[in-house]
Amino acid sequence: MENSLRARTKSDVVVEFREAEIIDAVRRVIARSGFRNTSMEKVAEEAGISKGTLYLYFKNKEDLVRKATERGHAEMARSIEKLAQATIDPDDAIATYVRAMLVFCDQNEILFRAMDARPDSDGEKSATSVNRRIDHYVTILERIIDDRIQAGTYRKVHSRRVARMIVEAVRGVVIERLREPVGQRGDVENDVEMIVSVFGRGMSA
Amino acid sequence: MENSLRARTKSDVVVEFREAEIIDAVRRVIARSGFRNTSMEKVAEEAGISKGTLYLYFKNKEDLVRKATERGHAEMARSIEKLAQATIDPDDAIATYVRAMLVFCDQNEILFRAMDARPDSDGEKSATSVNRRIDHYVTILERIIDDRIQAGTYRKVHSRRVARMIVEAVRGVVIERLREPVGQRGDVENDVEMIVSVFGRGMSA
Amino acid sequence: MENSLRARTKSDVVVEFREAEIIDAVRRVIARSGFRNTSMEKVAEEAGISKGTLYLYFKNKEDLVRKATERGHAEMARSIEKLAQATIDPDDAIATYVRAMLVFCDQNEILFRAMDARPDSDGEKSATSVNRRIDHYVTILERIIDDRIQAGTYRKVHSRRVARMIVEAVRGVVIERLREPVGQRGDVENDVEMIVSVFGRGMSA
Amino acid sequence: MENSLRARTKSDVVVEFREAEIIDAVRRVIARSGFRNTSMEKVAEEAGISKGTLYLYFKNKEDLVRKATERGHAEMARSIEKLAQATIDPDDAIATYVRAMLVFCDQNEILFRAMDARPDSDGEKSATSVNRRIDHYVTILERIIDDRIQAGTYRKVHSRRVARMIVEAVRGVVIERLREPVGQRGDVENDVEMIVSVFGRGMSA
DNA sequence: CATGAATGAGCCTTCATTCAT
DNA sequence: TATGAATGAAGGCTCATTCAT
Repeated sequence: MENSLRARTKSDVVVEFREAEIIDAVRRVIARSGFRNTSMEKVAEEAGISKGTLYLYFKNKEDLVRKATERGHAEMARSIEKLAQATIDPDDAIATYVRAMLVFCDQNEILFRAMDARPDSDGEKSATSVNRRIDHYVTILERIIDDRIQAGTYRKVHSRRVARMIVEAVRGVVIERLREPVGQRGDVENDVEMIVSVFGRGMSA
Repeated sequence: MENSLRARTKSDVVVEFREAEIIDAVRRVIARSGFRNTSMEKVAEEAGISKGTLYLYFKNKEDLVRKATERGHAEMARSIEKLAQATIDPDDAIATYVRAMLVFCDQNEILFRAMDARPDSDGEKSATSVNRRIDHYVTILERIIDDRIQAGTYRKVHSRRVARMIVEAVRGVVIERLREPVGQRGDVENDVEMIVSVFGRGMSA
Repeated sequence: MENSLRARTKSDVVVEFREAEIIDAVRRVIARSGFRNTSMEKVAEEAGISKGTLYLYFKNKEDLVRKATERGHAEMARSIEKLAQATIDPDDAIATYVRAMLVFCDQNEILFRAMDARPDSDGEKSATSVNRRIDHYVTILERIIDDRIQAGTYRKVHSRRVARMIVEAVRGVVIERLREPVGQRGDVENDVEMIVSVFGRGMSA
Repeated sequence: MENSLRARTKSDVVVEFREAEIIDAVRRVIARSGFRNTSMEKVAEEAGISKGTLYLYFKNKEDLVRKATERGHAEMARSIEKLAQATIDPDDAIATYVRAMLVFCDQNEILFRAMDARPDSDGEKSATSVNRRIDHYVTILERIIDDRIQAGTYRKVHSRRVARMIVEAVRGVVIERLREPVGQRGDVENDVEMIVSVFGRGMSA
């Protein structure tokens, strides 16, 4: 029984490792070629395995791409949450989130590019999954803003919209940063300070 | 000669008309189905012509899609410029642009959706074309901001980044607006006021 | 309008011709290689067209194969019916059908082989379509036998089973005939006479 | 040496046992899903072993399927031969064979279905193997008929063809029987009697 | 002996593009 | 100019087969 348990665990580890390897490959391919030009062939080549093997770990292409982007968002969420929990001062709440997003994108340029590409909405389905994730950050910020409004720190603004504005503004700053050579990007902290100060003053009572 | 000239001219008109018709069709298809599911077949059907005819007016699919989105941006630019030129007061410059963008997107939902869908960058090429257009607005806003900084109205901020933030923030607001039923979207002016006031205060000296 | 009608008709003729060409090709491939080894590639090659063209005339492989076998049975049915209607004497009814089947198979060896190959029943579905067709002949013979029983010419036998036996016996004779070199097959009429006499005596009152 | 011999023998038994297990599994899968949907995966699962193990006992899929159907025929042959040897009266020879075939198919519905499906002749090879087996029964019946013709019991008929007709007729009756619910199939003996009487009278001098 | 992960050839299908009419 | 039938490259997916463990 212990044997069986250990075997199971070992197998699980291998499976997880393979999945992670493949997902990393997908991200690189998407970041390099875009969704449209991401073929199973390319992914297999990038992962250093054969096409058929992909289907041992993922049901089909949709499944693979969805899991890759979802895992990307999950990683970002975890990273952000981790940073955010270290902060208690509500005055720094927004700064914390902005900083977390910025740092994460800075350090995961490939991942950001992969997530920023829209999975070519076939009408709705796949796009929804990505949007739902982004909405998550919007909602978190929305709540923070609401709190500050009730606390009297912020004036009465349409919190949902401002929250969305912040997320998109951060996205915009990331785009600008990624265009600059790494050496000239300047300290992340400067951009954090700028975003926070603009929105902070913008909403202050 | 005059004859030939007139014929030429007439022919040109017809060509432009056909191109415009096709481009409209492309936009509708993209807005409805996303880039991935936009086939030449669908476009031809939507335009009420045959597949082969598309190739008389556009070199290939990439050319067609690129021109469709570029023309979209051109239209937006023209529309915005038109609105912007009516304004002289520098205090209202940003408000004018924000309002123009918002109004335009509100009234051209299909075009916005088509332009917002990312053309599945095949690495870099096509995406660049879209980004270059967006950059145009960023640059305009950047100059306005620079002017106000020099005028002492705004404090010293990284004008390029804030300009980008504004553009992306507007995009965010449009996304939120388009999610709401048309009747409940609220007056555009409210959103304009909100965006302008947030960024205005945010940058005020 | 006449024009449009004529154009339509002409196009229809072309389409029908192409479909028939392709269906002939499918039959040859099935007869030669069996269902399992009948690929769209082989069919296209046999028909002298490209793979993609097949999909202009048939929805997919299943559609193509189904129509090919169904049309085969329809042809056989038409041919048999034609021969059968020329006969009025009820004493010759069975002989007529047997002769018709035998002659048809003799002259359409490829079609017979194609139809005799079993469509790789995916459990039930596709096989049903073929079996239903064969059942048709069984049912016709069943009625003839019932008539003769009531007329007192035949003794009381399980008409359905005997009808099935006759159809399968004919199939058996066809198989034997097709194994012999064409020159040595002997006159069809001899085989007809033999089958009819065996079953005629076998059922006689 | 004795040791080696004993080991060898024991090993042989195991091998045969495994082969039989696998062949049984193949039959069940074929009967359930048809040839087309019979994959090595399914067979392995049905046999409760791994895919790779199949290749320890059979060279490849073709070999496996061929042996499975051949063994099916061998079983039927053995069963028939057993019944036939109990009969001495030449008048009952045909009845004995017909009864044996019918009883065997009745009791081995799965096997019959597996054998009746055509193994998708890849040109000729595999089909031949099946046909050769069926030919065996035809040949036996052919000899019986020849004997009876020489004995003056039967009139002069084309013995080969009639033998084939009988085999196929039996097949037809089996098909009809298998379509009926088990409870309503009627006694096998009735069908035996019917077939024998039809062909007996049909060939009587 | 047994396993099952890995492979890759081969299949079906789609779709941008061409060209004869 | 306009058409749409034809093409064929390319993509997603399956499955018989192999091989390291």
